[in-house]
Amino acid sequence: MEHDQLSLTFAALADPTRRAILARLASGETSVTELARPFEMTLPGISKHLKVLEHAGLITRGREAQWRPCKLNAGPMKGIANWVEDYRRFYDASFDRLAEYLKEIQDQEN
Amino acid sequence: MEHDQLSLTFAALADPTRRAILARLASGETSVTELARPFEMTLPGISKHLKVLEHAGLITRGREAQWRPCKLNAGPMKGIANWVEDYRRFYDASFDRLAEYLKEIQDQEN
DNA sequence: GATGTATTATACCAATCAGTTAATTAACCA
DNA sequence: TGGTTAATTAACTGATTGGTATAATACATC
Repeated sequence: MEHDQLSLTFAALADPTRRAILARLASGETSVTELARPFEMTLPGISKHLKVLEHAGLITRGREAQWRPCKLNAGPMKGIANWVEDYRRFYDASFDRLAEYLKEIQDQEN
Repeated sequence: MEHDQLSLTFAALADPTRRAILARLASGETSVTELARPFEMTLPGISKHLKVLEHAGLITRGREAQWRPCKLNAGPMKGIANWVEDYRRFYDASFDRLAEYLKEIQDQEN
C-alpha cells in the first residue's frame, strides 16, 4: 500500500470491519472490547484493524485506567470527499441540470 | 481485500497510480500505451492496474483494431460519496451552520 | 507469410495483509 | 501478594499485492 495520506485513508476504508468500527464510533467513543463485540473475530484481530485506522488518522486513542477508549477523527475523510467531488459531474446524473440551472441564473444576473 | 462493491472501490482508489489514471481518463478515453506514458512502470504493470480498475467497475474497455481504449465509469464513486457524506458533520466545520440555515429556510416555508 | 505495434498472459519475486494462538504488559481489586 | 480484566505484542500462516521479465496474442501493413 502507498503512503501518501489519501492512499492511506482509502486503504483504511477498504474493509467492512473497519468501516463498521467507524460507524460505531460515530455514536461516541468506546473501548476496544466493546468495539469487538459485534464481530466474529479475536481481540488481536480487532486491535490490528484499530492500528490501521489510527495510522490513517481516522481514530485517536486515549487512556483511562486499563481501557484505551477509541474516538472517531473524521478529518482525513475530508480528503476523500474533496477528491470524489472532482468526479461528481461523471457520476451524478442531476449534476448537468444543476450546472445548467446555475449558468442560467448567472446569465440572468449579467 | 474484501469483495463488496464499496470495499472494492475504496481499494481500487487506494493507489496514486490508479487515481492518476482516472484523472487522465476524466479528460477523455484513451489507449493503454497513452495511459502508461507518464509513469515509470512497465506496460504489464499498468495493465494490472487497469484490471483492478475494471474489476471495481471504475473503467470499461472497448476494442478498436489493436487498441483497447479505456473509458472512465464513475458510477461506483457515487457509493463513496454517499458513504463519506454520512460523516460530513464530523469533518466539515461549517456543516452545523449550514444545517441550521436549511432548517430556518424550511421553518419559514411552513 | 513476415514484420511491427498494442496489449495481455504467465511465471516469478519480495513485501504486505488479515487472521490466528499464545505470551506479555498494564491497571485494578481484594 | 495474587487474581482478574483490558489490551497489545510476538510469532506464525496463507492469501494478496505490486512489480518485474519474458512470452504469447491480436491486428495492420507490407
